[in-house]
Amino acid sequence: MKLNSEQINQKLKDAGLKVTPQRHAILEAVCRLGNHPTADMVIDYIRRTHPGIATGTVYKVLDTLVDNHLVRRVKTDKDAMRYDAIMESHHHIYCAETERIEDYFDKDLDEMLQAYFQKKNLHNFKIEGIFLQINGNFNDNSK
Amino acid sequence: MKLNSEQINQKLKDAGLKVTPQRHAILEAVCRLGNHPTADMVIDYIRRTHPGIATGTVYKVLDTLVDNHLVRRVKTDKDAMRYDAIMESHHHIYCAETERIEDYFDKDLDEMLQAYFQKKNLHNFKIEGIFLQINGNFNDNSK
DNA sequence: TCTTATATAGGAATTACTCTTATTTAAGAA
DNA sequence: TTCTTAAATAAGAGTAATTCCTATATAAGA
Repeated sequence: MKLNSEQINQKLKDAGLKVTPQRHAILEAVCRLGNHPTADMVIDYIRRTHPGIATGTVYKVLDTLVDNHLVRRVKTDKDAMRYDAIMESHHHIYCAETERIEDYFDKDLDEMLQAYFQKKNLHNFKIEGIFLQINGNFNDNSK
Repeated sequence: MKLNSEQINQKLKDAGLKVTPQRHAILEAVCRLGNHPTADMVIDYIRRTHPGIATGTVYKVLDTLVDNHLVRRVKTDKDAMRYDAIMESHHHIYCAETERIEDYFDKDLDEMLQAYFQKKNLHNFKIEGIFLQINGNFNDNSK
């Protein structure tokens, strides 16, 4: 997730979005913060460099980014929505107790699932993406 | 999900919970309503037969039911949490546009996943459950 | 540079959910 | 059956997250 300023602008352009300082800052924040930040964490981060940014703008821009597939929503059992700038296919490992979420990448798994559902052929449904939610507990307390 | 009154009471008892009219009504509501209701939908449903029930009680009871594995939380991309009384292992087919959620049962899939992760053996993490969120679009408008 | 569709600021409004405390109740014990 | 008490509920105020509204500002194509 090391994107320079130019790359961020390019991503916005590629998605057909006007490039504004706010959008740039928000997309950058989600990338930089990593670890699936909440909207609140994004706001805090951004206010340091863009003190005037409005709360509503951040939510609106996050929605726009999600709609244009630049960011994903990650839901947890708790109240606040979290965001993820990694669009490459991946899954999430959840620890309910600590609210910790780790990314899980596994190409073999993705291929296996794709093959499985191709064969299965769900009638009446066009699959756009399959995401595993792996629940459990971390054995360590690292991170 | 055709549970009679007695079966609902038994479920509560089996979980080691006191049987109260409110708990009975709420567990019944989640079963009856099906289709992954929100807390709000549960409240509406229950108020018909139990006009005096407090909002806080419904949320609290739902939490209790989740803690005791009588009900599951279903995560969506939208704000409100949804609930599911089916505890048998299953996955969810989700259409973001319409917020429609269908249950998906597939024993073969479950076995395949279990075998896969047994072999993979994630270090530092004890898996308690794996749930697929299958995103996409329904081709029909039925239901 | 000009134009205009689009985006943002600012903050009030709404929603979904939580918390607190006094009261009530389920269910085991006597 | 009645008593006892830990646990559950009502009521509604409180809170946090998110959305909504509209006047103003701006990006980027003409």
